[in-house]
Amino acid sequence: MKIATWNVNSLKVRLPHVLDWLAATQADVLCLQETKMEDKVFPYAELEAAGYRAAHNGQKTYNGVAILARGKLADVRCDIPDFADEQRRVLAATVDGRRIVCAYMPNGQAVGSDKYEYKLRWLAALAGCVREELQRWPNLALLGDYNIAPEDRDVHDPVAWKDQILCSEPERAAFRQFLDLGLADAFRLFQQPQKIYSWWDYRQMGFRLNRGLRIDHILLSKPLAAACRACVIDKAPRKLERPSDHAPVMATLEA
DNA sequence: ATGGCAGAATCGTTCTGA
Repeated sequence: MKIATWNVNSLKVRLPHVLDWLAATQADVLCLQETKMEDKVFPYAELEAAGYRAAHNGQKTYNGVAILARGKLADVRCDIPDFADEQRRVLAATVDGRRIVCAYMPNGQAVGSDKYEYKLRWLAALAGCVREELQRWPNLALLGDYNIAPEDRDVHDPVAWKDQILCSEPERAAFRQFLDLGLADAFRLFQQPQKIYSWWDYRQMGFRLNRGLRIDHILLSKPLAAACRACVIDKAPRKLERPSDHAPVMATLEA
């Protein structure tokens, strides 16, 4: 089973890339972030024609998350329970007995800002939610745009980014609280080349110069980590015309 | 100190992203 995550930065614009990528990779599950659309315009028919069922938790203009799957989606849940939030950032579903949690974590804008405080509160609330989900579904994957580069090796220029948004120590501590729940970063289960990132700024030739950050992640509970055979970031869609600024991340699970 | 690029809505210009 291949499970993946991709911040598409508008599904309306990126649907052709998504359909091409699904056809090329034959992914079984794809979590999307930043669909930026309401549920009523979500392209269910186009995805179904490609062989994928879908659940969507959307809103206009900002945020919006979806789970696409070749199998049935059961126990679909939106948002974080008991956390008041206008922003549609979380969607969970069970596919073939595996709990898939799709999250678009807040950006935070700048360290110390109101949005930064929201980000940290939001991350703590999600961790509580994931802890509860794990009790019911030990086979769990938390996939998404974390908006956190966990370590300096996930940053093209750690000196310039030191203590900046996406790299600050409180954000990294928030990332580690997911690891403390028993989850493992699928990418780091394997030897990886240096300077592998999942996001590059559109500006100043960020992609061509590989000035990127690894902020999109797949975290796996212990049984799924034991079943994980590979985890890769696919840069190919980032080279297309009108790309998302993020690349998809995909993990291969046995059976 | 600010903008660079991209997408969306309010179709100018502004907000947001990371």
